[in-house]
Amino acid sequence: MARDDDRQVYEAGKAEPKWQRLWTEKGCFETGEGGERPASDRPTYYVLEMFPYPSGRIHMGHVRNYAMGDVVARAKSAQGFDVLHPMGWDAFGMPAENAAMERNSHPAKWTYANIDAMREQLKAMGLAIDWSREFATCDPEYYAQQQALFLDFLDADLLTRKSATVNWDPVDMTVLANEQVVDGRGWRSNAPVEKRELTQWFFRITDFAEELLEAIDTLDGWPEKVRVMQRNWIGKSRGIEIPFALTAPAAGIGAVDCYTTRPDTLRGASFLAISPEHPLSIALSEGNADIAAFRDECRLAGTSEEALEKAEKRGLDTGLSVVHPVYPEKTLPVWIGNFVLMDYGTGAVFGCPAHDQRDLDFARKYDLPVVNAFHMPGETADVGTEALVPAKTEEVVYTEHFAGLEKATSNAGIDTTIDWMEAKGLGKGQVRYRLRDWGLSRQRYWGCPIPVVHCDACGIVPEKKENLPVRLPDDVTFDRPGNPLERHATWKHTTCPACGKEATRETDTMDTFVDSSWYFARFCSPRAETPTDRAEVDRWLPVDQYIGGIEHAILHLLYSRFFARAMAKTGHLSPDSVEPFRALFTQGMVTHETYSRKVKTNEGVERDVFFTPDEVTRGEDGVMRDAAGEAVTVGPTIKMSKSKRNTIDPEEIIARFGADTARWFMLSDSPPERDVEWTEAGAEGAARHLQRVWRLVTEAADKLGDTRDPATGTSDLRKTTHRAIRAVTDDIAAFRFNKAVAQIYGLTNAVAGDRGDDPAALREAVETLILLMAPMTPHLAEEAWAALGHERMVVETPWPEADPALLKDDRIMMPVQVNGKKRAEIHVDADADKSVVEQAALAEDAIQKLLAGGSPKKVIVVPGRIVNVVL
RNA sequence: GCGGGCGUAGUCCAACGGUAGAGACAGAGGACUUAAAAUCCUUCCAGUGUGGGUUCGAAUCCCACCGCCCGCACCA
Repeated sequence: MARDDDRQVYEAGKAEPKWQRLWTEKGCFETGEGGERPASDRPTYYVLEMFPYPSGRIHMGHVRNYAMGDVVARAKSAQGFDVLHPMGWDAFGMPAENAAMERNSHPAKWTYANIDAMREQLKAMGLAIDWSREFATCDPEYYAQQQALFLDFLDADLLTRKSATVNWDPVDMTVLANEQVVDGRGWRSNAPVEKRELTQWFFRITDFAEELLEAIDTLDGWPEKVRVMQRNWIGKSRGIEIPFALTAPAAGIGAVDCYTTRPDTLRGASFLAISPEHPLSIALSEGNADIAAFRDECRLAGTSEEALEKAEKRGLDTGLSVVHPVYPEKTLPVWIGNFVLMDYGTGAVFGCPAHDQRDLDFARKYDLPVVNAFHMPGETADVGTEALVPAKTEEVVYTEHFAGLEKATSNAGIDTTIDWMEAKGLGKGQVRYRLRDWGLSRQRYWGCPIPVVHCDACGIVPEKKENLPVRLPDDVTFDRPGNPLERHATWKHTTCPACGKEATRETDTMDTFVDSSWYFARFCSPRAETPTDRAEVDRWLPVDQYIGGIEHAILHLLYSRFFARAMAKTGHLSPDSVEPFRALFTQGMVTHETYSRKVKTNEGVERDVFFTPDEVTRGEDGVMRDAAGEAVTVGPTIKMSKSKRNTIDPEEIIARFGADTARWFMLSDSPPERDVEWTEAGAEGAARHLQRVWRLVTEAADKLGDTRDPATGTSDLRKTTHRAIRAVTDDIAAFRFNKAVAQIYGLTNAVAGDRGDDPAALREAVETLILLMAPMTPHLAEEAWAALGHERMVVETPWPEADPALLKDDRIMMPVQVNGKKRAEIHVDADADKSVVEQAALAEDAIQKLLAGGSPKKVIVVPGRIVNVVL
């Protein structure tokens, strides 16, 4: 039997490619740049999602991230902004080299193939992206400009070369990042990692520590969480450096400098602890087998978090002693402590057991004195097994008027002591930061070559700008570990840009974080012959809305903030753009249930075998089973990951339901900053809603015919429509996409329930519904818009405006409470006087009964909200 | 240890200090159907982690505790 409702099924598979093609043909999302198209006089809006690493396929996290950015881009565009919404590829990095090794191929080949595949996947999402600005950071055109920036930074003293300790993998013959060292071994080679001193390039980010810290206060469009993380990372501390003179110089060292933030506890100092890597420890170990052995032990101990947690606080008495700077009659023993870090402070601390738990544990263990520096007011008890560590804002009584102190907060005590000690020449007040300079040298091939030359005669010589880019050679092999640039037959042999003699190129490449520290600026003029075009960056930057994962809360964002400052210093950016991201939104992860079963291996060890969502089905009894019918355990809902096999492939979802469904579901229910759980039922529900909207539209289109009369009157449907406009507009602006979605459901229900007696109002409602949905489900919106008889596309249609007159009611219901409990309802004019409302409330039977003839103590009328009668 | 966040129907989530319910998922019943799917209609379900406090009124503000998540951390 032929079905007559065939047209009521919305076929995303047909509609989506069609509209994507039409958008592209019309260049709907291309943003004018300089000469290509005249810059519009509309206000600009730059929305950017963190660009992806081209791993090969997009994942659901990308879908969520880019769906959010697309909602913002499309809504802002409809609201009259000239929107810049670009996309590119963070394309350098190790996975490409690993893939090249595995396949005996070339990183570029793998990377560009991945980019092609992922571009198609992103295009299938129907994103409003200006693809004409696309670039990959591995494009020579991009890294040439990055090299130019490097040279300008070098010239402006924003870079330095110094020796640093790095993790060295002796098998892969490369430097490893801390994250790549697992339990002291290289994550790939599994070889024990060595510490090596290498001369490396550093960005002088620490010169900006104070500025980067202070400016955090201005980032009011950022999540508080990220601001706190950045503050902590910079880690400003104020303290004092105090030299402790050795009673007898040893190994040519006369004093040990200690840095402390708590000089007010100096009276309680009872020992000095120095790092095993401290110069004094090293010097002493030369002639002392015990010390040498202790140092070796410390070096071998794990540095993982877990190892540190469990590691015992151990020490070794050097036999040396120092003079207490404030009480010269006292001497303190010098210990080597395994808990003292060489790379924080001076690598030496004084131990104050009375007011530091770790020091107390150490003192008890090695039977060192415990001397109090202060006690709580009214108490004099000595410290037992717990150190006395009050909040710095609490008042304490300092012992023996140390530094002239008596009763003061520790904060005040610290200030006073620093001044007092400085005046006496006992130490020097200091501000320190935890932030370290950013080492950017990587002994890798697939990165941006550092454009300098090593010349025997001239030293380090920057490459000339006209010789840029220093290109990566194509003819490299990955059949051996190590850096192919190092062993390439000819690449590194060049001539000195200064003297013209034979010289060698730097074979290190840049950290990939460099690539992502300025790409947002490059998008403003991606083909410029200089890193930026000042007119363009001044027009677009700072980025109005940046969206990405919380995992980049520290490094990427901090580096970008540094880069913007460095680029401003070198004239590539306006000083007004030193904060590159006006607003930041960090979206939550996409999670899914896990499915597993315990399996015994041949060795008899139990381990979990995981199943993908495709491999399991829920039986009628509610039990999950694999293809063979065996039950599997439904595990916790966690971030989608390959190892737990709980991933859903966006491409399959788009093929099955369409991109709009995937987008809609991603934006529904969960607030965008929280994790969202992908469920089959949820996806089906989203698809059902889109079908319902399509059905309503096609039904309405029949009913409405060619009506073009503007809607008039104040019917409930019109009020619902205009309230939805207000709410959705506000919710999108505030990143409450889940609420915007809920509002749209409400409007949909209103349209579905309408009897159609006012065709103009119904048309207004349906058209509004489509326009409000358009940022989230753009294809369905276009298809529906066309079905309603429009010739202009939705992307060319302005955002609907709410009529203020329809946002308020004439008569409203107000609940009446008695002592905070609801007892009655009254209906009054919306603008009724308080006294009128009060009269009406008190006149209610239920209220009269409770009053029982008496009069209320108080009547509180909150206009438009509630009446509370207090008895 | 320090810091940040979150606890509301079976689930995901709403609720300027003002009637705990906008919305979705799931469930139940019904209509349509030979039946099912789809669709439509109706409907059940919590007093807001716990204990105090402030207030006319607290999910919301304050304090303490419990639980979960995240970040940093031998940081001197």
